[in-house]
Amino acid sequence: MDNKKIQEERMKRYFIQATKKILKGEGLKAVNVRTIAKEAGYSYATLYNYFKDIKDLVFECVKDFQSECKEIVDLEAKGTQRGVSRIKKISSSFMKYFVQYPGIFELFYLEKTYDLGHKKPTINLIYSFLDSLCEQDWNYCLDKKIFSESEIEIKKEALRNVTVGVLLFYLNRYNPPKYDEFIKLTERQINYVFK
Amino acid sequence: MDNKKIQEERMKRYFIQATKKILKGEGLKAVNVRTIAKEAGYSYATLYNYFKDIKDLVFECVKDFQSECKEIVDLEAKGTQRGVSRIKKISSSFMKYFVQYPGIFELFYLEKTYDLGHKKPTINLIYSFLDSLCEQDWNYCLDKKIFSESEIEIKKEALRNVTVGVLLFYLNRYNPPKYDEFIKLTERQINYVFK
DNA sequence: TAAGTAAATTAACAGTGTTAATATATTTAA
DNA sequence: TTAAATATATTAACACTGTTAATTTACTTA
Repeated sequence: MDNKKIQEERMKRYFIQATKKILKGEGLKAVNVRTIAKEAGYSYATLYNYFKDIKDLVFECVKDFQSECKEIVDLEAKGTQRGVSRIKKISSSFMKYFVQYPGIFELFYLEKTYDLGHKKPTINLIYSFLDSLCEQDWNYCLDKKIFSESEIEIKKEALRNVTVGVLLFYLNRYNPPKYDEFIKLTERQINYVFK
Repeated sequence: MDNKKIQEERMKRYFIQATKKILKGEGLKAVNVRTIAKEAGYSYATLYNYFKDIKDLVFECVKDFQSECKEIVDLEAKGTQRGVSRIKKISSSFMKYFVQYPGIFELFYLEKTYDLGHKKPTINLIYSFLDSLCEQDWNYCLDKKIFSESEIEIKKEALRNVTVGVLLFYLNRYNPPKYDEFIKLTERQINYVFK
């Protein structure tokens, strides 16, 4: 029964597509089994034939959003010279993606995950996402001996924390209150990681 | 009618005390109008005579927790020499407070705040909390010309972001997975802000 | 084509936040 | 001091959410 598998995957995709649409549009607060099912064109109970619970479904969107974000970031960073400059460019582009879609930021970093066991891979994907976006350039820095391995480790960590930290305050705590201040802060803080 | 005011404040305090207890114990997920009211010894509807909604009540706890946190941090940092060393000490102590009470971290940084207008002061209190804990020492650094004003500004920002960033990953995304790794990461990242 | 299986839907329940209707205290004025 | 007026608290009820159970519909296959 390979058809069964194909059909099941298709159904899952309908629900995932619906969830993604709502998440990007009205945000996480608008995501619930009934709105998703309606958007997907099914009854809300049908959803439970394909997903353990709604968190499960919602976290299944992560990979897609990461792909989308990566595409945008790669496009935006294209042309920037390899190494530190491009890491900076990627980082600020990465942040702008979440400013454009605050619901996706919530999903990646704020949404609770009782039942860790099953979602551990997704959680790790989220944790290392920025690193993976910059991978090439970190390797470049290592090859060219711009930074040592341990320096890179520290800078990766710092970048991870600073990007998400700034976003958290901006998107969830309205600080700084204006977008252009947010941009300045972002530039300043990303630069500070490298000096 | 000054009695009215006193009595009203007293009632508010009962509910706030109850909320704090639950928040520190079972965490934010266990906080709801019915558990709070039960703990306070009133019916859940009574709560609405004193608070606009449950978010309002929950955010009223912030000040108390900040006081408590400050006490603990001050005690722990006492004896550490003024300036950078003490800023580091305060920062890691600040972080440990939230590790001890993850529910309070959620309240401070993760909890959503529709109706910004009314809660703006609390939100700002949260934003500048670490700065205020370190205020003396930042001033010391400025007086002794250890850092310039603009350097201090950048370092304050960096510290704010790195502390909350590390906590977010540790408490909400289980990374690093072990406490001792978290501690090492914390030390490393706080130090990195100052070099 | 009818029986058996799979899938989807409707109904129902439990846990939230919130408001309305009702009951109980308390205060005030005759 | 007591009856009316006011303030406060409680119970009932509703809306919204996640989830499961019962039922119906669709599909497969003998």
